[in-house]
Amino acid sequence: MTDPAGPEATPTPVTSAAVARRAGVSRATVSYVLNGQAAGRVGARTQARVRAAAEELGYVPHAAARSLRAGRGRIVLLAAPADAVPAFGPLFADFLAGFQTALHHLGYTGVLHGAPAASPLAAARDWAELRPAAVLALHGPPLDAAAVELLKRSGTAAVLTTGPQAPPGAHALLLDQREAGLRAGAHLLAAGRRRIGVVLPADPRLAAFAEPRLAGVRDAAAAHPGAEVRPLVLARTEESATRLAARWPALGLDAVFAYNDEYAMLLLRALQDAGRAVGAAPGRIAVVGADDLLLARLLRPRLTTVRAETAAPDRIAHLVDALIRDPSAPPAAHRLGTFHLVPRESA
Amino acid sequence: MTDPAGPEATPTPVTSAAVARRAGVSRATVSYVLNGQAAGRVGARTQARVRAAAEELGYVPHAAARSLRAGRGRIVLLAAPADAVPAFGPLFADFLAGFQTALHHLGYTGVLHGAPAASPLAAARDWAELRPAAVLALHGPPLDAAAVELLKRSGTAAVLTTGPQAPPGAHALLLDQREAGLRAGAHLLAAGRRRIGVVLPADPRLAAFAEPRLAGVRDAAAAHPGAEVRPLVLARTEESATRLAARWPALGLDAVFAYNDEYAMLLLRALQDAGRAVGAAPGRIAVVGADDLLLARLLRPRLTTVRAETAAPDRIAHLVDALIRDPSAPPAAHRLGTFHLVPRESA
DNA sequence: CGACCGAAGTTACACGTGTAAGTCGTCGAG
DNA sequence: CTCGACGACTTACACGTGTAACTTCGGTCG
Repeated sequence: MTDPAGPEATPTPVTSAAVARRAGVSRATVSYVLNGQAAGRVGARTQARVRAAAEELGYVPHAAARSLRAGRGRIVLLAAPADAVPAFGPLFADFLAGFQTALHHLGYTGVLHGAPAASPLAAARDWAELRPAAVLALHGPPLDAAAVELLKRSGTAAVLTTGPQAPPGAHALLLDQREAGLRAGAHLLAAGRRRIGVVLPADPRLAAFAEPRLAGVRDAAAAHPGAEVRPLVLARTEESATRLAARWPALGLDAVFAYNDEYAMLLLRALQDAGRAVGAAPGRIAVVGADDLLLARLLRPRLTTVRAETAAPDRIAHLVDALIRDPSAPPAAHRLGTFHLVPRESA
Repeated sequence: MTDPAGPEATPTPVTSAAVARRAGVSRATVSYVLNGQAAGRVGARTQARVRAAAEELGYVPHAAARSLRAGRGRIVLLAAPADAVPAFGPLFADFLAGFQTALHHLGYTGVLHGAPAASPLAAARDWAELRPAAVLALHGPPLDAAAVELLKRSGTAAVLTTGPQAPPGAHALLLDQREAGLRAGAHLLAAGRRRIGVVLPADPRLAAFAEPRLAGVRDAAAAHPGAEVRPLVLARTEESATRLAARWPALGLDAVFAYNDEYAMLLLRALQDAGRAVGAAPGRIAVVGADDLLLARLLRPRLTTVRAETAAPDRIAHLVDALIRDPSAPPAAHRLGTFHLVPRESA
């Protein structure tokens, strides 16, 4: 477009050498100028000439060459195995957008990789090919020690993991799911409920999130003599919800905490279809969901839910940056956020 | 872990040279063996030795070095600007998972990049740094000719774009949104409806999807004398839906096609709250959604919706592969899938 | 017996970048 | 006038790969 040699005449790649030729300087000078290391090395006029040449040619540095030279690149890899897809949602999308933006401002390229792998080690191998500065393993099968070691040996400065337990050498990003259960349980118990069902998704890939939530409800119940907690398994289908609702009389529960607003909605609807009343009033079944999705406000009764107040994505990005700059920092657990209850009509 | 020199004693990176030393061969031999070019060049015993050495050392090729040498890498970049996040959803997550898996089997690394950019050209520059084999621009502001040219000059073999119009030089991945409107409109008209509202999201970033859907309804209506189509703007909030429902009597519509199941749900709920009956029966307001989300089945009445039958992600992956192998293929539009109607209770 | 050939490897270069170390005037101080 | 210091660059090397071109060597054929 701004190419003076004509539109089709230049299949030659635009390298820093091309910029150097055009500006009439050496390649090293170009590198110094374009990386801001020119103070006291290159004169102002020359700098301007280099910048102009780069602009005119549409020069883009070759990230591969750069990371080859530097040993590691400026890529931050967000690894979320395709297996863990159910975890995607509006919350995750928002997080992703904010995080990548923040990384971009810090000079990194945040990138999401979702291909599934046969084993943690195989996954680590795939990731290591890109020689990322940091790897943030979001969900899926936890990394093991061997995987972390492989990443570190291939130059990854920081390995972070979500979930309660991080393998040796990796940092943990902690969003204590127990707290979600704790908040929901406390709310229900304060309202006088004593026989609480906890809906767990049938999908085993979500167990890592669901189990601690159940444990949290149990913790809350421990303080109340006579309180009882009952796990209930539910698949993400209408049929499964209908079956569970049919069993309801035998269960004798007066409250439920569902894994998710979606699961809450499934069960709530099935209970209503089976002729049982849902709501906060005594005698009705109290239902609490989680994640505060849009649909929670559209249900009738409106869904009481537990919501994560996540740390701003920027803060996580800065944390990652700090860990990259100081790779020797001892692995630690970093708290990601807290849960609180959003009371509405259903409990 | 399998490192004989001890756990902490090897900060030295594992390169193909290390593998070569260990196997007692030259580096070139390692390269030939590990890339499957060894037929007729390297003996079986030597191949086995090389493979064993690579395994023991945990060798991972350096993608940067590889793409430096090859001119371009094996990365396929899925560009979905953070601005376009509302487009994320279960559908997109499923697509992403399948697509990345398929690419993985073809030897590519599919990667999602979501950082926003000031301009198409700036975005292209960010992407070009990674020297991807192909770029698949999913949503957001359309690429312009300059951006495509920059990518191609930096070695990108194929540039694909969703949406109706692709800039010169780029291939178009076409999911004709008009068809969604066409199907919904035809269904409503066949049921005798003549005054059809079309809900458009207030978010301007979704206009690229919404406008063609509206056009589709108009096309359907053109065949029916007396049919009228009325665009309605709705934000993704309860308040907005309530306001729209309040205006309903003045509008005098007997049917609605909503941009999305979520928007349909918002409006449906607001209409019900305002005391208006929704359903397929004459006299009720007919509502058709889109995308067939889980919530469509959980609403009462159950939501009639339009669903995209997308081409399998594998097929798209293979298309991308073909375009990378033959970069000279003239830009064309590739049809991605078709829409069909899922009749339920609301229309 | 010499020429030729194929198998089995090896040598050597290129890819684009960052940066330490070197060069070459010029200017100021002694 | 000499010498060192300094500004403004350039030279040269390293990073880890892939692959074309070359070597070496045992065997075959004319």
